Amino acid sequence: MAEFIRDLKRTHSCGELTAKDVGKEVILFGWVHNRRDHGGAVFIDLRDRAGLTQVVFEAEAGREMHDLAQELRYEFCIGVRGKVVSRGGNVNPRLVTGEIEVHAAQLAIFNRSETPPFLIEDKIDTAEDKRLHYRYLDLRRAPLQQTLMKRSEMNAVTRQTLNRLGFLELETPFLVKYTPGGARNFLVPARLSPGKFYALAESPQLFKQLFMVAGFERYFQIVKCFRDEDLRLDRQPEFTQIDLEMSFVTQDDVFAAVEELVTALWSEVLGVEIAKPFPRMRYEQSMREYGNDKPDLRFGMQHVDLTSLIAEFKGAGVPMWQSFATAAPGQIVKALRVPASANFSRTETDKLEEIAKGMGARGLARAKIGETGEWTQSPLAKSIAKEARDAINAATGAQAGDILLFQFGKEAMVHTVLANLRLHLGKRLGLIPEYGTPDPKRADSWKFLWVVDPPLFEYNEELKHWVAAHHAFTRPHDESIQYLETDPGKVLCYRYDLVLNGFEIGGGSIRLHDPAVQERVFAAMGISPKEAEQKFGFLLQALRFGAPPHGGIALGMDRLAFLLTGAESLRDVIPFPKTQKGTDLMTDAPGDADPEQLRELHIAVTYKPQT
RNA sequence: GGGGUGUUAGUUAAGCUGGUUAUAACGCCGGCCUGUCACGCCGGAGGCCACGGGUUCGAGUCCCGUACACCCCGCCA
Repeated sequence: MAEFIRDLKRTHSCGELTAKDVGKEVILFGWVHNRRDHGGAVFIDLRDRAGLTQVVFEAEAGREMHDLAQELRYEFCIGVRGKVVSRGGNVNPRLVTGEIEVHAAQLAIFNRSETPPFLIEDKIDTAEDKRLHYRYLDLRRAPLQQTLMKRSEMNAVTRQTLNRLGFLELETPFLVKYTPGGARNFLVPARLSPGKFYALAESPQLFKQLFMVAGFERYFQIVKCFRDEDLRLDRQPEFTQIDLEMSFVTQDDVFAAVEELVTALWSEVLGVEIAKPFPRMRYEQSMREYGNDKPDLRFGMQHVDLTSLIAEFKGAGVPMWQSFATAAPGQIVKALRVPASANFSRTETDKLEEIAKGMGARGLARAKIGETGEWTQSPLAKSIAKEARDAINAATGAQAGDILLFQFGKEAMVHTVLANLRLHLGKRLGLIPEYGTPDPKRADSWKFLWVVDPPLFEYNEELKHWVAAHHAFTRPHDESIQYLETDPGKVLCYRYDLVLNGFEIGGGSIRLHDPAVQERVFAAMGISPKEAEQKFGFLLQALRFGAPPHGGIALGMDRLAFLLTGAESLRDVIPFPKTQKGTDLMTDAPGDADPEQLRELHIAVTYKPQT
């Protein structure tokens, strides 16, 4: 008899047979998704990556085959030869292939399966650590398969689009020299240079600039990056970027290229046409109204800055606000208005305070607005001056029944607390979903935004000097350069972040290619020319050999896929992700090193696990 | 480094103020069944209640600690 695979090749997938195929002899390979054994007839849903097809094994089609069919269980890997038959009145409308079924004439069990630890169903109801332990089974689920197939498509569209725009796909090394600053690097011992280490590249940043110096003009790469930092819902220790760099461009040119790419992804993978150009917002406005540089513009509830108002009223009579009677740098007062329609109970407001405290707040002062604008249920009510209260009501637009939430103190803390409270309230009030996009086919479900013109430096309290907010090679605005020596905090630059629905999906800059300005930038950070040479020598040297003006961006491919597919977690768009502690539950990485390996590397482990 | 939530059959969960033999559904095993597609029916097996201490006559339940997973702050910028 003809043997499957050797003689009998697969003719169709399990997702494509319809009424027009009735009468055909077909050969299908796949996994037993479900079985319904009626004694005389065994029904099997056969699954492959394309879908499900019902296969029927009837007693009269052959005793031997029917007996074998009764042995089938979940996840057996099988081959079937049979005839496509119309289901007549028994159509299953929930299956693409529901009009037909395959009446089997020949069955082979390629491999039996142990009872799987969880069922391979679309609906995920298994704890994530168990899914990760048996990731190869989890990846059999249709939603994950579809997500990864979309990701594959995204890769293809990225390559097509960027090729069309004249970008060259060039590779850069993973094993690189450690450069200080930025993310913590993973270290790799260099056996051939005893006692020395490579770093795993946290990004191809320096190398892509060298491609520009070399004259490639337009570079891109879909590339893994490695950062040894703590994980979050949207952060993995190894992740993928669409990295690109362009010569002879302004910021607007970079935006145009990226918008071309992103709209192509949404159009071709999702079938949604996103309007170009994307809106832009200045960094200053983003911080003021949303408390971070990645505002979710799907809903309002902006922060209201009351710092100058409180200073104007000399603290407004409120004891807690006396330190704000005069505006002090780095200290702010802000409010968030919860509309009356939220109908928040006391308990719920208390819960908000707990959330705030969890993020470093000392408390969460609040005020419920009464019919005549008076404040109730508020620790501020007794002491607040009436004029100040009315001014705050006016500034926040507070109406009767609304609740005002106040946060004051260090700017960074106030921003963190209120930015997260705003998102929490947005979800709680149903203005945005917990995750994903309820209506992904609608263009206005997608709020793309460029956040532009941020400061070049930020002041580091610990180091007591200015440090680069992005990296030291970002080009300042020409009109800002005059402040490099006198007021570094005022220097804005050509750095930009692309934000989608509250997630940063990309960031980049126009690079600084003028050695004279570069020197002044280093000086502002207290870095001497000699020191700069030590840290960034090869790049600085390269820039002195006729470097073209250039700039670029890196887009987070995992986050793009995460948002585009509406996944619940970044882990759902990565085939083999790590846990929050950076471990792999399937392979049990990281593991111990063999003493012999360590000897070869001249490494001694001094860590002693606590007992 | 810090805060929060969780951990009970293979899986998902229930188990109240501590009280006899820890429940259910799905899955698993055996039997019956030719039109099911969440197939159905009959029967059965399956548990160190995460781990270690403590309180108590008695702990799945209360307390402390540890581990692991997830979410957040710091970190990543």
